[in-house]
Amino acid sequence: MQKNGEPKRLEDFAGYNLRRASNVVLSDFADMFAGSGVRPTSFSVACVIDEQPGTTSAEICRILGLQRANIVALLAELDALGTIRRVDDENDKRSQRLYLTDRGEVDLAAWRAMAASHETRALSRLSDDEQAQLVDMLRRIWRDA
Amino acid sequence: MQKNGEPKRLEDFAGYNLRRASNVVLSDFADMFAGSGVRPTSFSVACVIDEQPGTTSAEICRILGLQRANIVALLAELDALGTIRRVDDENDKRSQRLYLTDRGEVDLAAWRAMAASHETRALSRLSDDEQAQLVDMLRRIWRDA
DNA sequence: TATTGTTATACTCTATAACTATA
DNA sequence: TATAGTTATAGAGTATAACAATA
Repeated sequence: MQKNGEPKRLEDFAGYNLRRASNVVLSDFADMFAGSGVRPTSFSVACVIDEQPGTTSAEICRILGLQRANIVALLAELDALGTIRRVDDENDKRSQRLYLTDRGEVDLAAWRAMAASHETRALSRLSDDEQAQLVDMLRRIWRDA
Repeated sequence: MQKNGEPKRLEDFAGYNLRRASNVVLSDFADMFAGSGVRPTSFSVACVIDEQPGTTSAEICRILGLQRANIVALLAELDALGTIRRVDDENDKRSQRLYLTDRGEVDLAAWRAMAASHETRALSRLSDDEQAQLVDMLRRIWRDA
């Protein structure tokens, strides 16, 4: 534990532990999804399209904190997997409305199950209550940061 | 909150929130240390050398989870900043013992204060108790993962 | 002027392979 | 054989600048 007045040790810095935990969990995600062509961020993008059918890439970027330039490859990957389809917007010809395909809905359900299994493994040292507390605290850190 | 039996929403995944929180905190660290030539990982390396004077680069890699190849540039940077010095090991001519210079001790004290200030800002939405809980949970996630 | 989707590009972080000197 | 330090290299993730089409 950290004592008053003393300089903080490295292992007591939240940022250090955040980075190491994030790297471990990302690595476990990569193991679980190896060979599937799905990355953490493309999984996130598919989730947003599922939760907000007809959304646009610009809107997804705002929700997920991505740069518009970086979502292009992610959408191309999901497109190549047959997960999503793009429909030109009639009212705003700059935009494409994004939807899951029938196959995409099946795939995403499987991916969600894989992600849930991965999290069970990665967070096995935390109780359910602790996991909920953790998510709540992390959310407060990055939201409106 | 997550209800039983329902598929988890993206925002309820710990991994997603971990990654976003880590990115926000890393970004705030980068802002705080902009122009200093200090990166999160080189700060970590300097901390380990301070806490374990005479340690080697291989040992630091084991402690911090770095690849041996990746610490070379970090040590070169700390060397160029005048923060550390390397002493050839008499008993094992493969190894270099690492120490902070006098200037390095002064610099690191300042960096620790900057990092503490950065964390206060990044974690301002969490109470002191919550911050301690967060660090404890993150540590359990990445240790022995 | 501002926004959408896009290309090109660059920088950081992390990973692997291979080399040498030494143990 | 194994380890320490190192080089080269490659892959992700993320960032900025700029463009054409459209609003």
